Amino acid sequence: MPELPEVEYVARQLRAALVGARIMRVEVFWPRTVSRMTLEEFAARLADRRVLAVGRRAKYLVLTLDNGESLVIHRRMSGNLRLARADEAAPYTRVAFTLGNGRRLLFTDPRKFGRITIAMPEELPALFCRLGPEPLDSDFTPHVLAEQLAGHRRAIKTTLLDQSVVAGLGNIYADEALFRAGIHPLRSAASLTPDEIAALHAGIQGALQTGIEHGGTTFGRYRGLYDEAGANLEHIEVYRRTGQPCLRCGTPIVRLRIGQRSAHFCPHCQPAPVTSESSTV
DNA sequence: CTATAAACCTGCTGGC
DNA sequence: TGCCAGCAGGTTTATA
Repeated sequence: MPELPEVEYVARQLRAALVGARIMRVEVFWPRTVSRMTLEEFAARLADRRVLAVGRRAKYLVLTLDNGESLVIHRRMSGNLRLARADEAAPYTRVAFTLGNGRRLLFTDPRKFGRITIAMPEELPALFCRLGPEPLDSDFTPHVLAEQLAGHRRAIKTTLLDQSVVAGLGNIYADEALFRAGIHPLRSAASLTPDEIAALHAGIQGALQTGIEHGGTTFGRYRGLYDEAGANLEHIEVYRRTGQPCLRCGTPIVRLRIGQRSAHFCPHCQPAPVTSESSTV
């Protein structure tokens, strides 16, 4: 569920609530959630550690510990982090971190796809080596986006979901960014003009920033650190709005299956690719 | 490279 | 009410 805005928002909440806190005890209720090490090693490396900082890379959460190691969390499809009282329980809890301040940090994850690991500082580059640029960094310019898209003949929708092209976009924000840019999801990535790439760049940053500002998008299970729903659904323009009128022109939103995922777009505001595109060099 | 399918998992919704 | 198909915000791996 979570994409960049949902991860960034919770990272900010965690930073405010968790920096300085000590991890007293770790319980794992679904072993496969912990990756790359045994449960014994996982618990031992976390015991008595303090959280020094909270960061984010793409859709990964990175908690820096006082011994230099990092607790790295990827929520995948249904993972949530929830700060609860020490005596509080939550459904689908897979890992629980008991903190020294009388609270517990719960990792809940109905579908069990989420993964948590611990990495030494020198391991982080390898862990993130397949990730493309951060779309909200100041050095992510339209020129960088153009370079990342160059050579890809795939549909732009599929290309935007490729984390090595741009890191952090998922199905919601890829659709929203393409709508903002007025680009049809089936357009070939390499066919976009410089003007279209500039519009897409603005669409990506705008959609992500709006998402963060409103605490993320809650369709079903995504919740913030205090179990609150994100308010960004009110600002979603096309995602899962199939059949509803386009907010700009009134044309019904269309849903297409592209590369095993659904894509939503306005057929009027995002004109279909012309056939000559495929023969363009 | 690109494209597709399958894995990993559970829960919800809609149709009959 | 019950059952079944299809769908879900993600990523990795195997196969053409």
